[in-house]
Amino acid sequence: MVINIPSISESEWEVMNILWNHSPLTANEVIASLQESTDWKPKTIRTLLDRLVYKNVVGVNKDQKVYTFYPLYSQDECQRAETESFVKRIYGGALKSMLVQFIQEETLSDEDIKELRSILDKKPDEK
Amino acid sequence: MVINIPSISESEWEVMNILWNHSPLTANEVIASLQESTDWKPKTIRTLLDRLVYKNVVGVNKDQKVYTFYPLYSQDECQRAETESFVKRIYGGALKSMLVQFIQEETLSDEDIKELRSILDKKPDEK
DNA sequence: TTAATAAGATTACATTTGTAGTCTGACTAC
DNA sequence: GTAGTCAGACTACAAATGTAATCTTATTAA
Repeated sequence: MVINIPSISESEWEVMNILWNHSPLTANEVIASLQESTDWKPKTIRTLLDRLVYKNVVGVNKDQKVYTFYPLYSQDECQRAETESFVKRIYGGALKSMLVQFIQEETLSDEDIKELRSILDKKPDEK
Repeated sequence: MVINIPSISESEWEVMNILWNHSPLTANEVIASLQESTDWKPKTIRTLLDRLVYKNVVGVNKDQKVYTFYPLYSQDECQRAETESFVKRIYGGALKSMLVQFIQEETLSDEDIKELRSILDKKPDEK
């Protein structure tokens, strides 16, 4: 079954990344964490959190006085969903085109390449 | 130098894909082409075209009575730019994570894998 | 006990995007 | 020459997003 994950905006992804890294967290913890990488005001981050809750992408623990927040989907799920729609839009669905383009870039270290090759080598027999 | 390409929205990408496929095209040609894959009204498509022109992503030929439109950036440039920001947001910049995740998917054929491997094999020496 | 504080709830407002519709002026078929 | 048509210009309007500020209420420090 294909889960339908609500759409997560660019800024909201930053918040999700924090929560996937560690959760549950209070709003203040999320704010503290994001203040290292962004210059968003606390209220802004709080709004993003609230919207994620409203969208049912993040859950809230209201047991304690100060709420804590946690993701309702795994990072992996969300990455896959997002990447699928991305690849469709940008590469006409041809995942391979994208891989080819990016393997040819400078971005990968020799280590990375070694690892990728070993993954590829294992691949065809798995069917 | 890193070119800064204006941001292209999801619907606008559909239009760009048409123009990269073949250009220059009149608005009506773009409309005809998109009407096969979408159910957008002609005026909607025209608006998208106009916005792309406004954003300086598409150029216009006003020599003839009926304008023709053409991309101002190559598909490759745009794909790279978009993918870079995408990978940063979704995979924290770790292109490799994404590659690993998708190489492990079912989505690739044996042929694809063979091709990817041959690209990887050529890679490390190029430095 | 009273005033400051802090968390959560509510409200705000501009920009971008999706999705068109109306207005205008030139050309075209009678 | 007059009415319809069509391209382009301009206008519209709701939802999503970015980016917060204000209001309310409970707790805390003096």
